[in-house]
Amino acid sequence: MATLKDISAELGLSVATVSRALNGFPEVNKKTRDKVQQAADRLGYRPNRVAQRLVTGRSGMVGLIIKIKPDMSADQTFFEVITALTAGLAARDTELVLAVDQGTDPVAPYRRMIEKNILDGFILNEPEVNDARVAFLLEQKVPFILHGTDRDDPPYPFYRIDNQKVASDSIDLLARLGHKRIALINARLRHHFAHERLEGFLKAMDRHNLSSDLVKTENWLADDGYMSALELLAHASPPTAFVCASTPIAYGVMRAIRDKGLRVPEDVSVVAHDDAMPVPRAVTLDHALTVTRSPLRDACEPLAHMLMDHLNGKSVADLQVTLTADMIVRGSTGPAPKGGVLT
Amino acid sequence: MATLKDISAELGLSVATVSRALNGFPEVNKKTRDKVQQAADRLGYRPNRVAQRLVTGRSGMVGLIIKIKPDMSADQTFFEVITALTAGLAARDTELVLAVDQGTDPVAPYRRMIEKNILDGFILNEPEVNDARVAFLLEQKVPFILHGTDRDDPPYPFYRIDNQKVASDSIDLLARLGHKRIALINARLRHHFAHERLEGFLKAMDRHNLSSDLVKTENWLADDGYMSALELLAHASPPTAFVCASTPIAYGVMRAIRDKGLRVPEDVSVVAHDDAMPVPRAVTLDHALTVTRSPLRDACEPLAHMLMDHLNGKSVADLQVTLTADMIVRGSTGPAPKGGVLT
DNA sequence: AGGATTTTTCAAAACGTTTTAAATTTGTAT
DNA sequence: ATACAAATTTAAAACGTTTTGAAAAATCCT
Repeated sequence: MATLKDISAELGLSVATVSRALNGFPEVNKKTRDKVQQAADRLGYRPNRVAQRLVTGRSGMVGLIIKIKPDMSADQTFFEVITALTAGLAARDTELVLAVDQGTDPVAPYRRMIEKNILDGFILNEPEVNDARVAFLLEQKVPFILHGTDRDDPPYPFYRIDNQKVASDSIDLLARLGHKRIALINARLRHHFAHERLEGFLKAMDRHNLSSDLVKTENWLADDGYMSALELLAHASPPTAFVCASTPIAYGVMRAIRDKGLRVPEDVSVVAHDDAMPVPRAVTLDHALTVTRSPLRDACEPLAHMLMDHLNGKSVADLQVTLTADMIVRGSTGPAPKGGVLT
Repeated sequence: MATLKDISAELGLSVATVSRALNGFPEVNKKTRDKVQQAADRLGYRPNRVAQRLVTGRSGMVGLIIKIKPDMSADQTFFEVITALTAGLAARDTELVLAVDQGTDPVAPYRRMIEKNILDGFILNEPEVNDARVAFLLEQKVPFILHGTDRDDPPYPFYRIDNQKVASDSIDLLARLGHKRIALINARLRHHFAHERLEGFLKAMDRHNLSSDLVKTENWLADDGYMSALELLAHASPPTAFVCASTPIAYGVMRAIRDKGLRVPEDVSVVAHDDAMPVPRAVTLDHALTVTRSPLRDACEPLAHMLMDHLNGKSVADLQVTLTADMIVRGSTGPAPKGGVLT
């Protein structure tokens, strides 16, 4: 493998000049630069990343530690995330190193990687409230970027959506359609975003002078939505609309509604937040579901770039991005039923 | 971050001695070694991997390029594979760098990674016959290890199972049970292992003086097995036993058998090869299925170690491992029916 | 032409480690 | 003590880059 020295020997130039020529420094003569570039091409020169990294103090690798579910099942969106992430990082000449978190201590794999002393930073996702990993990385002063947040005024770089607005937009839409009894099936409160959604929900309901008594906290999947919806529909004054934390929950809710002999959207409206948008579901049922939408994969390239900017010393304040989710109105929402569902 | 120089300054020793002490060289005095170790602990010394790698010429990273299916769906066993692979590599102080192959040219992502000049080698899986990636890596003289093989006498390190034996063991079992009409539902012949299975099947059938006219080549999933089985069962002299390339195929086959009003194993026996053994399936249906078994994940740690051995110069001949799959007889196989299925 | 700039190139240091070859210390046998 | 071998330690080179500070070359101005 050709090195800078080879090129410099070939051309009778110093290594320093060759290095500068190839790295586009302005103070090198056009003629020289061309000669160097040509020689580099001819000799098939590829910079030795390891040497570069030794002198720059960077490893050129960032870590992603994936949490594996007990059943070892693959997350629907995992490949999408990986694809976008590696693409974004590659553009910044950085590799993604994967590690697996199987244990009970969420911090352990981070500690292991840090001790190996080989990563420039981490990408974290799915933060819990006051996330232990976040606390650890802050304490260790290891750079990272978070998809989402784990507290209200985070002192670290993040990329997230405005979850209060996700909730309040949904409420606003439903209220405009005349709904009075609106239920929230929220995610588990260990997720920080669930707190934000709840807050947005409560504020918006208040603003519309509606009662926020139909709130449930549930797991992520269809069965969870199904069970919750059944309970809520059994209420003396049942909801005419559901705001759901996830699309699977929404499908469960719709099944429950159907099972109760009711129709969507004539009798009951359903809104969900959709952060996944996996291909198969999109073509089958999604067309029917009104959602606030912010695909996970869209977050990945910005995440990669922001982490790199962070490593390059960009100030944290400039690396705190909050996006607004799109509101996509489809067939699962309609005007509130005239006399209430059960009349 | 403390360096060797810091320790050497602290103790008034040379950097070389400190390095040797920490790396367990025999020629360093016990007393010195202890002092050094102690100082290293006290200062929280961690070797700078990048510097190590510069001098050893290794990057300490190997690549795994994952092929993503058009629907972005996650492979059932992906996480198992990743988990075992990272564990095996970590034991050899090596990281797994992930890249994604989305394009049409299977070689492109490998070329990209090689040009980046950052990986010590690759782990390849799911080889096709005369795999283009294999040819490319051989030509580029980039070290790799293959899970499986792509040709008959491979000049590279591999870890595989004896696929001829997988087929012939299945036939032997069924022949012992008195089956005469045995069908093979093989995988697509672009997979090299499918050729090996076919060869094993033909030889074994020959050995038992049975006719090999019931052979189909199919995709991997339940529906494929279902369709093939229906066709085969419509034969004038239908099979009393099926040998299936995968467990999903086997489930499709069993469904077809049931739909024809036949029972497993009284009327028809089913054997499959199981390389996945995902948790959920194991508890539901697997107990019933007789299989030749060689879980994918069991291959991962050996793969990691063999690649590292390869990088360390171990001869290729010592890195060509062929295992025998286990034969696990369960409820889906039984004696051949007395007078044939249709009498 | 000669001094003052400006542009371009260079030698050397630095990054943190491993390893080679040589030097020093220690031990042993005369 | 002396010579010789063995055990231990050392200085220095090497890995391939970037970067600093200085030198050389080219250009400009009178």
